[in-house]
Amino acid sequence: MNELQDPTQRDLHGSGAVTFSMRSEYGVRFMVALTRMDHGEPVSLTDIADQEDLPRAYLEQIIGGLRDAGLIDSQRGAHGGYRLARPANEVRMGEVLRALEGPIVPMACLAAAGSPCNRADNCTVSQLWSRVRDSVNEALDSFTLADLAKPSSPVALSSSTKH
Amino acid sequence: MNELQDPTQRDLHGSGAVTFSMRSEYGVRFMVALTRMDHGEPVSLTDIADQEDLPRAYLEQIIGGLRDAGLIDSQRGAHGGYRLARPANEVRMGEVLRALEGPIVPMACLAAAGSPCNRADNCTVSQLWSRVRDSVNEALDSFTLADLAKPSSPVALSSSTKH
DNA sequence: TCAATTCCGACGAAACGTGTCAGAAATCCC
DNA sequence: GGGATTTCTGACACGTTTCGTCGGAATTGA
Repeated sequence: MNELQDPTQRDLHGSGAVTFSMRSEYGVRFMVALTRMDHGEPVSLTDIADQEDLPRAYLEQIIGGLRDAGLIDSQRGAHGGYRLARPANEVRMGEVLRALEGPIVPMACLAAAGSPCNRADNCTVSQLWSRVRDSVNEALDSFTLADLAKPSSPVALSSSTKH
Repeated sequence: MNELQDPTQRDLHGSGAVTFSMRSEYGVRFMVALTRMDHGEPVSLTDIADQEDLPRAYLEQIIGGLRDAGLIDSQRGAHGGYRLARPANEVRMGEVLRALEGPIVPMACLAAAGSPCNRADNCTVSQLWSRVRDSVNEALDSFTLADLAKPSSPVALSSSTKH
């Protein structure tokens, strides 16, 4: 229903790396939609799922991470729903993505805090992965939620001095 | 044999995103090892796999992409093996990774050349993904193969003027 | 001719991503 | 209190991808 798979696009061996999952896509769109729809009362998940055309039950599951990270507040019961826990311009997208996906780390090698690889001696390669990791995190943190919630203006970043 | 899985490390929901696969890890280590071992005659896959302790048959399969991309030359038959097709300091790691993984794209949204999303209208979110994509590619291209093949020096980058 | 080596396709097992579902718990309103 | 609404939680199912093995064909040097 959704996978066109253009035959001219050679399917090398899977094609597509360093990807965020649908989880991230949905989670980010949830946050943006919530920012736009938040006007005091909590916004229900159904409203957001309808608005953004997202699978509601799946979204429900994804949102847990955002709540646990303290990015959104929830209220149960009738007329319940979600609210941003902080103003949108104080929420860096890096926080959102890390809440959704866990630590952003391009190679298992870097996951264990203490020891990089077991081949620590001359593993110059880990320099490459850590540079990538830092770049991704910087890129994510250069956006705030407010930046993405603005209707359409080309690329007005808010408060990043660099880059 | 390799997954310790420290129980204190809460397994949020899979933990680890934006990751390169083993394919990349192995492929990069192959290239680095080849750079170090290349002294005129072709180096056999078995030698490299032994040296780097990589699964040989799997590596064989991975290398196809590197050959097709013109990064390495191969010679079949007895005393055959692989050689770098170009000097190591002229090979950007971005080329290597793209040869291994296909285009580096953080979200399916950006994969199709023409249309970004089907929700093209107000999809401000795609700005985020494309910034990340550019950052990753820049980070990868800021290293050459020669940088990684040097024994150990901290972080001496060669020919990147920026950053 | 024989041994070494790359090349290629098929196969299998395990992990992961993407959802669905049912039901429990909380909250509001009458 | 009772019923409607909504979040919360865990289990499950299904397809795809990753990781790797295997066997054999093609190529080359001695």
